[in-house]
Amino acid sequence: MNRIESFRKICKEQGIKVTPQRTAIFDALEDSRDHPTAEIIFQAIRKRFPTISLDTVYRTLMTFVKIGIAHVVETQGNTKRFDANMEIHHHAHCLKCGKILDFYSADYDNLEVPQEIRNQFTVMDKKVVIHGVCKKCSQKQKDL
Amino acid sequence: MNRIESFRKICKEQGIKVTPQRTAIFDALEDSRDHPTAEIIFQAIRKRFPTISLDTVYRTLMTFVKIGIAHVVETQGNTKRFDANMEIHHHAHCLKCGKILDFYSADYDNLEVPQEIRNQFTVMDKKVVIHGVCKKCSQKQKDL
DNA sequence: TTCTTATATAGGAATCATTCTTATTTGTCA
DNA sequence: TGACAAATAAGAATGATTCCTATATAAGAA
Repeated sequence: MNRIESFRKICKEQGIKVTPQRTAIFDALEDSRDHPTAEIIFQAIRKRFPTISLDTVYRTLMTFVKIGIAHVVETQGNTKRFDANMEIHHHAHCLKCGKILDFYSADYDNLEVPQEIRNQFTVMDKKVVIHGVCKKCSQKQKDL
Repeated sequence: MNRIESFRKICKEQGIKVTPQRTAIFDALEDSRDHPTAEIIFQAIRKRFPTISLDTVYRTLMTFVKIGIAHVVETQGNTKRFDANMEIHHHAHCLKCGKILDFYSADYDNLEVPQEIRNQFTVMDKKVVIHGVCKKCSQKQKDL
């Protein structure tokens, strides 16, 4: 079963319609592994769907989050970024350029959630975020 | 040395002026342990500074981040939230109401950053984020 | 296949968060 | 106390996101 077929299947299961726009947005999101904004997805899709609206892109991405095939990435910024990587993974953020790197770590995956939190929260997800400055950006700083 | 005195000291060290607005914003941020937005700080301060502008609050909070006495909290939302808790700590987020709970864990603090990341990033900070639904919100859901 | 209807979309307006511009004010230091 | 760089207020501008509404369409029924 290929990507599009499995997308159709999920939509059916979740009771939402399989529209060409949704299919294109899903496809664009899966293609980009760099946590794109709605605007970036919008621009990418516009080539094939000249009349698509930015609102549709936002609405659709949020629908994907709701049905569990995408995540909103946590950031310090004021622009939502989306992630189609649904495997358990962690993030390293560059504080200068905003690049977000996915990485995997069994140690991090296996962390116990403290009892104190389990008492107060129904835990859905747990993730380590590392902040720093990427190589490219520290190089730039040196060049000044 | 009390809170205000130590604030004056930090400002002097960092070469920024000690203004009544900055002092009030610092004070309001320290008082609120619930990761307030600029708007919330603005409203809190307005009572005593009727002419303060929202821009000043934003600018000042970002200045505090720059000089290392506040953090911008990572969220999925599109509103910046600020944190005056500079101790190493971790966050649990309620996905329904947006509440953010600070918690402490030596195990989490001591996590090793994978070599793969250390090769590519100058690591500044590392934090565990837990997503879930808080007690109050799961109770609400049951009540429906 | 065609019809029906609930759902989804486009387009533009509206809203919310944040930043910029500029004239004025004010800490700070000589 | 005066000078000046830095900071502030006010409102305009920008950017991101959501809302409104008329139209279009996917999907199940006939």
